[in-house]
Amino acid sequence: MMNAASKEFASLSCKPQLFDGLSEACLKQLLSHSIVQEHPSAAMLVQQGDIPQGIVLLLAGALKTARMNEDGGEAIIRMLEAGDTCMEAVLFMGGPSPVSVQTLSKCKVLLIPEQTVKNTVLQDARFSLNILRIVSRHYKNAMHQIDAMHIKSPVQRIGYYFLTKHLEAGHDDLEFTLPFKKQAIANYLGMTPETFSRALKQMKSLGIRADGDVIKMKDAFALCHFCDADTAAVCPKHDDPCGGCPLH
Amino acid sequence: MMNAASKEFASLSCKPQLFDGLSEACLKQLLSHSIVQEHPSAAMLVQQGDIPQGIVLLLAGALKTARMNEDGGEAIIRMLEAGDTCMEAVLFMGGPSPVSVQTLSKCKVLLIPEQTVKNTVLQDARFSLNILRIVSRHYKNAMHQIDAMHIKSPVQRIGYYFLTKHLEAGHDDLEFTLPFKKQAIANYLGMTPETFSRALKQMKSLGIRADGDVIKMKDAFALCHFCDADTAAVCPKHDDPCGGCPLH
DNA sequence: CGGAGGGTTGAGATTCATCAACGCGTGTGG
DNA sequence: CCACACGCGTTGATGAATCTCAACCCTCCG
Repeated sequence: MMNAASKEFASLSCKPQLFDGLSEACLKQLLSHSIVQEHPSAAMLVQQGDIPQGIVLLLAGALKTARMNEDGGEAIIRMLEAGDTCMEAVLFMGGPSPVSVQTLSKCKVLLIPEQTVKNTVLQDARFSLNILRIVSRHYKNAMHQIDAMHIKSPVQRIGYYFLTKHLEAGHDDLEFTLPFKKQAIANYLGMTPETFSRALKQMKSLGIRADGDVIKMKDAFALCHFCDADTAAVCPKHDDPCGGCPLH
Repeated sequence: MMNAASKEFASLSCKPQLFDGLSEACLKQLLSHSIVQEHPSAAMLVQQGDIPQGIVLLLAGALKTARMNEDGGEAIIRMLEAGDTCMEAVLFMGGPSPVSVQTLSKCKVLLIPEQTVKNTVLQDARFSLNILRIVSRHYKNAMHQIDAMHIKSPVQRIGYYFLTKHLEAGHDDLEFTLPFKKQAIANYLGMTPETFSRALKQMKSLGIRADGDVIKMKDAFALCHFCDADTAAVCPKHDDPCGGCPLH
């Protein structure tokens, strides 16, 4: 006997890190309390200042978490694709949510209620560890964002973003598709769409061409310019002397 | 029978959140495996790219975590005072450390080795929860930094920083002392020392005067200009109509 | 006394955001 | 089927804001 949440989960292609290594019983427990929701594009799932309801697991579509101020400015903190989660950290901050969550397209999400999460954390060390790892990864990402805005030029920021996408996609492919609208990526990287566009042109001379939404690289080392010490560690070409890489 | 770590801990004035609500046994277990270290000013405890050794609990002094690039630029991610911890998140990221840790003054620290932490996390749900809360708080802070650099002016960034210090200090005091050198704070806020200095002058017109290292406010609402929705929730004056606060 | 480091101030250069216009593809309603 | 509006991305001109460089003052300390 499966409920809606279990069914949705079974049909999900990628395994969310949130559920890594969980026992059947634990997984069933989580899913049985969860709710599947569908949302149109540009829907607000959470408003900055709201009391968080639970963890949001994105089943399909794209969404962003962002902070906004009174006069309409917004800073995108994260952009999620299917399989990603958000609001885990917020649950453990206490207090209202410091971010809004908004869909970037039609979305299907799984909502795991706060109480279920908090109960499970206390019972299941593995679940607890998964959340800890996820939050840590988010934090690491945030550190990269901070440092990028301090000490990197727009070109470098985009380059580093491309590098991570390239590594995610599987490093052997010489092209990949931007998972979000350029606008959103630009904001995420702390610049205007105009600056983003102009920076892309500059990158042609580095062997990186943008053709609409697909980014094409001249060779596998084109992005090595943008590597840094802790990213190099996860790079499969790590040990090779990678052409332009300043680390070699 | 107490080891050095236990003794140090006993003499510590503030209770680190890391140890909140732990059983005697658990605490003893942690401390018995930990090491007390002393470091001079400007010492590198961890280099970006190093394999993390364990959690660092600052017993006395000040230190920073930062990311640096090849050409000497650095972005300060956090600045710690006595009782703060760092490297918890890094342990659970996997891979080398994305940040360096460097002392800002003579420091005494407690190092809790990686293995001890990881073992304890699996055994003690409360310890696990403490770490999760700490990392979540760091993450929240990081989100504030990101959004500040996107959409806030230098004056606003400093104002928000002062506001948090003011709330930490106890909101009833109309002055407080900067816990770090202005240089460091400036970098932490993503600006140069010059810009920091100039911004301070602008703030005089808002009733905020800087006299060396001490910041003096004309009235208790001077900093309300810089409040935002999720900070207001922890503000003790939250319910009052606070003069200049744009939220009221 | 002299040097070093931190902080402030000023002038100039650079960079990025802003504003405005345009091209293009898409969807929609007449 | 066409006209039109709309969203997205691009390009250009302009201006403001911040960084950079340089000089200076101050305190602290040998």
